[in-house]
Amino acid sequence: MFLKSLNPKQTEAVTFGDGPLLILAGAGSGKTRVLTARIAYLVLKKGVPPESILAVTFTNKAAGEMRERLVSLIGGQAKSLWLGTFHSLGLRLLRKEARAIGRDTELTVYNDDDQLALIKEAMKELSINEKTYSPKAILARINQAKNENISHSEYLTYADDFLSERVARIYSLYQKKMREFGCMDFGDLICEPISLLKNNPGILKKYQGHFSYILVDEYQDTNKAQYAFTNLLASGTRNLLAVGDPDQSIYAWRGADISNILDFEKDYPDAAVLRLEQNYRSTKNILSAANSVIKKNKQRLEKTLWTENLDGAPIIYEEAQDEYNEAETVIKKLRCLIKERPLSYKDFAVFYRTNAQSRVFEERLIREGIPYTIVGGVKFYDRMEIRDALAYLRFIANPNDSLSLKRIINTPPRGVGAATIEKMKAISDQHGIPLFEAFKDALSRGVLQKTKVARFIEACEDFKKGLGTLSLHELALRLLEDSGYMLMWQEEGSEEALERVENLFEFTSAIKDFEAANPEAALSEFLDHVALISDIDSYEDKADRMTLMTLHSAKGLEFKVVFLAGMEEGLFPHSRSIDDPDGIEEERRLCYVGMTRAREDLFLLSAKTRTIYGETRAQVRSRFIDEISPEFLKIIEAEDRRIKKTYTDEVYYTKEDSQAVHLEQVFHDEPLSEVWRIGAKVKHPSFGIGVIKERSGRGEDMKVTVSFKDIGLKKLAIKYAPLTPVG
DNA sequence: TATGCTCAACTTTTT
DNA sequence: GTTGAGCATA
Repeated sequence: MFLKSLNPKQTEAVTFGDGPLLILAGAGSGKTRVLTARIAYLVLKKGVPPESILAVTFTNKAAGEMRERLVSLIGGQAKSLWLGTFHSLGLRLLRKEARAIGRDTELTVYNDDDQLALIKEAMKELSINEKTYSPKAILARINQAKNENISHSEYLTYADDFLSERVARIYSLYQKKMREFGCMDFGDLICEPISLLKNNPGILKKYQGHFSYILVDEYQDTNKAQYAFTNLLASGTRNLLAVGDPDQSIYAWRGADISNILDFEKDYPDAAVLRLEQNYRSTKNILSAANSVIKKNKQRLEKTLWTENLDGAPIIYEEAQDEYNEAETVIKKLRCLIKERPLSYKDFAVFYRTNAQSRVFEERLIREGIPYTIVGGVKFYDRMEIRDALAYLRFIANPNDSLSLKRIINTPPRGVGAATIEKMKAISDQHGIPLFEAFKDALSRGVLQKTKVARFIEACEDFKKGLGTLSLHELALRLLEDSGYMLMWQEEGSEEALERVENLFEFTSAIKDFEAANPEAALSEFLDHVALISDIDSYEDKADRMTLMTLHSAKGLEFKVVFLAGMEEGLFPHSRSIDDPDGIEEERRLCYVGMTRAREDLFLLSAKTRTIYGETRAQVRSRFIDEISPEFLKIIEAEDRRIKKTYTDEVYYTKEDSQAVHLEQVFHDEPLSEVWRIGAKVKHPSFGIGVIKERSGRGEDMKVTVSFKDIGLKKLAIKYAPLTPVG
């Protein structure tokens, strides 16, 4: 069953016996299928209990998909696999063993914003000027250290210059605070389990014996700490399976160490190495073009991907006048292709190097009424109101989390300014008690005459008691209402504030969804979930929408038609890597990743001029364009386009093209005001068909009041509401 | 202490 | 072209 339809190499990988195994799996070679089948094979054929298999994926989404596929292969026992990202598995281990090492199980995961806030606090206490040392740079140093599993005390011993010494001191204080607050950052989720295992031989032995098979996906993107974590656990049975592709290593900037995969045979001299080189995804043209680019890299393991797929259409590079023109070109191509072939919106994706590039695309897609989703960018959970709401919940879940308390104590205003907070912090430091204890203490002693704060603290205590009885979303809603937080925005009444209120309701319904999926979950589990999910994790490919995302997010995905936008020197390759040969090689791998996502058609686009923070600059096309072997590439220069533009039903590609596409009607842009005019018929997936009655705002901010048949009047933002024009 | 305004820095990519 | 931090003012 699961061995069927595997090629000989894949079968070899799946049925491999014991011992270390490295699988070098090229793009589209079916490595996820192999991993899944391998786990099913171990459970069904080898009788390995699922709970003693540890499988690490790169994203939670990948883990979820793998688990889903495994449920269909091995049934409900798939639920007891240890399957997840390094971070989620680290957290699981910590929660399980926290008591054993005398740490609270009440722990909160901090993201980089929280980290930054804490670093600023630490710097203030150490009287280190934020102007001379940028907190962001310090944060980067600390994260870098954690990527290499270097503790704050080790950092201090290595510190041999002024800056490093400063960093070491901040790092120490930062770590001390994290511990006090019962908080962990992403790095800690790897480093803390490592030190837990190292300092507790009993626990280490238990887990080494427990995990009889360890599988790590995307091994090329693991960092030194993750490597240490993996090796620590694998050193018992040595049944370590690492799957990866050095050509797809794109996270060096995050501490990923390509030598982890390149040196695998050195670490495990008896390791077997298998290569999966048959690609099942892309056309010959796409694959050859991608190969011709990646060949330019000096540091790589030689590997040749091949395919039995058809030649397909040539790759098309087209130069646009500017970024608006670039977006329009994408839309025109999409319209043409959808007309000519059985494709729908979800078959299309636009990839770009930087999130900022998404704005222009979004604007044009809204105008054209093309449904789309953007992965990443301005994140829901990064909005101020959501972060505030989360701080409220975090404080209830973990009263030691003084950073969250600090965030909410005076939001809405309760008469507690910076001065009062400083006073309370002094008390908490002096007595070694959490910030909120200091508040309670001061209130009871009558030192602090703030009735609003007193009421707030009392209410929090009540809510804490209500934890077990109320459902999570009810708790959240009541917390936000009773604290006055919701009211604060409602009273402000501006359009922006009302949008925040909407978001808060959306937040509570997100909690409701989470509860429906995890009926037994506690508040802390919801908070973990929020902290660990990434943008790509929440990406749903079921809706028929075009996808926009960064090249980094695109890893592991595939689309029939791919557009790579912004193929320009300084943008891609990015100016920050352009002077560094290693940096260029990583950009080139990123280009390779992007190209190999495409199954049937690949379009590369650049703009002659582009406006980057207000400044319009002339752009030069990316070196990667010129690295593609010309026989696979068709170039359309900007001038050609302008000439063609006068003949509106001209055949767009030259005659010898197998997939000549007609471009009738595609050059006339329907202005936004025409599409969303008053009286226009529109469709909404849940409200149905309606007619636009009123309109306000312009461009992105346009809002329309639509009269729906059954529901009545609804005011909707064009930017957010999934409205499509009808007729 | 609260609020509103100005100006700067920002943009690489994310678990 | 945006967003938040910091400053000035009431």
